[in-house]
Amino acid sequence: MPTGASILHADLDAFYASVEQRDDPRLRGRPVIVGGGVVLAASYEAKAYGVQSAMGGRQARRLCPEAVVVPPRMAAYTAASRAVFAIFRDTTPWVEGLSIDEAFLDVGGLRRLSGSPVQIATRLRRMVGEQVGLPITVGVARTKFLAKVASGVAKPDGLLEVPPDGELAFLHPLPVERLWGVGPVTAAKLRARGIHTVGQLARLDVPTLESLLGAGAGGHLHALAHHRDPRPVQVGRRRSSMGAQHALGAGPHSPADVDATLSGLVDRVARRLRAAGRAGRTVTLRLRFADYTAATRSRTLRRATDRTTPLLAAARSLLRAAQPELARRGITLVGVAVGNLDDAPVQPELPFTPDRGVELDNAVDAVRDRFGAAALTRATLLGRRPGLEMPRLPD
DNA sequence: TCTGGGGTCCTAGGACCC
DNA sequence: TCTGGGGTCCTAGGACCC
Repeated sequence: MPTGASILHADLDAFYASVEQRDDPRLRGRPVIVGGGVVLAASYEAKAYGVQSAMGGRQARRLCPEAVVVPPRMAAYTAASRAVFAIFRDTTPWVEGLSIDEAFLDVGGLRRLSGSPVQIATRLRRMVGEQVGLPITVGVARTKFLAKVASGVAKPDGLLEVPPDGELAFLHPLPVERLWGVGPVTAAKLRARGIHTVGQLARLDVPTLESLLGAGAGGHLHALAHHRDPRPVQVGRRRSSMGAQHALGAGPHSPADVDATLSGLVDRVARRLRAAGRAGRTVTLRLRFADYTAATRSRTLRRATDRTTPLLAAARSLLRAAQPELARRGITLVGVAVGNLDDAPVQPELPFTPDRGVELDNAVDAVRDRFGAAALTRATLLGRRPGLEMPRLPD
């Protein structure tokens, strides 16, 4: 385990909303919501009214009627993310991206070259502010887990170091919800036992926790509460799945409607795979029934592919098999994900591959590259609205 | 509180192989 | 006819995060 507090967790504040405020001065100081049907990001002015990301748009507007609602501009967020990650990698080669707007940085061993971790974090925050124009919070600690908790406590626009000799003193007064991995379900179980703080959690023995939360989660949480969970910063992590989904209204929805939506989703995912140079073996159909319970059906192909045709065939056969259940229970969401991702196989030169599927995919991709994603649409999808996309790990 | 759209990780059972 | 143990892969569900 590292001895000094040399892991940074750097996390852009209200990322999409901050980009909007940066690019439109009229939005500064005002509550801003990015997204329409669902809140993708809320500025801190909007959060003060209780608006949270992932909240339904209607509820958000009820909480904060004066909020300015702007549609997402993914290209702007991607560009800002690239600029910030360039600064991360300028700081240290040991960068583990977690999502479009946060990363772990290991700055151990840079002391003589760059100064103490807190000095490095201070400089990092200044550079992101000056060069990209965005606020960013940094947590500094001995482990990734604690650095992440620290940045959460320090937000927004903050810097917080947890010194190695002050870890439990920092951790134990915190509410259990602050722990990375404790969500609503676990928090409710703990609350029911009168456990509200990390300190109370730490006093429970492992068997008690395991009986409450299951063998794996119980032991893991015990380790977290005592801060015994070192994990190294992993450079060059790549995404392991890629998917798209679409919520359907209450319905009813004909099998043809659902199939058309699924085709559009597979189109999108396959195109993103090809753009990223990835290919996948496992096709997962994601379903949500009328009662909002979820289910998945998956199938693993013999070889990884980035081709629309085989991916669509697999997705369709899963949907066909689920049709009787859908007829019975109704459907409110359909999605598809491609997992088991690998680098895309190298395509042989065109003259040697009279493969109509490859040629069609390439032609469709080329048209969309030049004229935009909406330039070509499946006939069955005409009149439907495309959904939103949110990139995560770098491809 | 009526419900997005992206993801990751963990668990558990069954098939299959040695 | 019954009997071990271990490892990997596949499938499905669920919790959690942004």
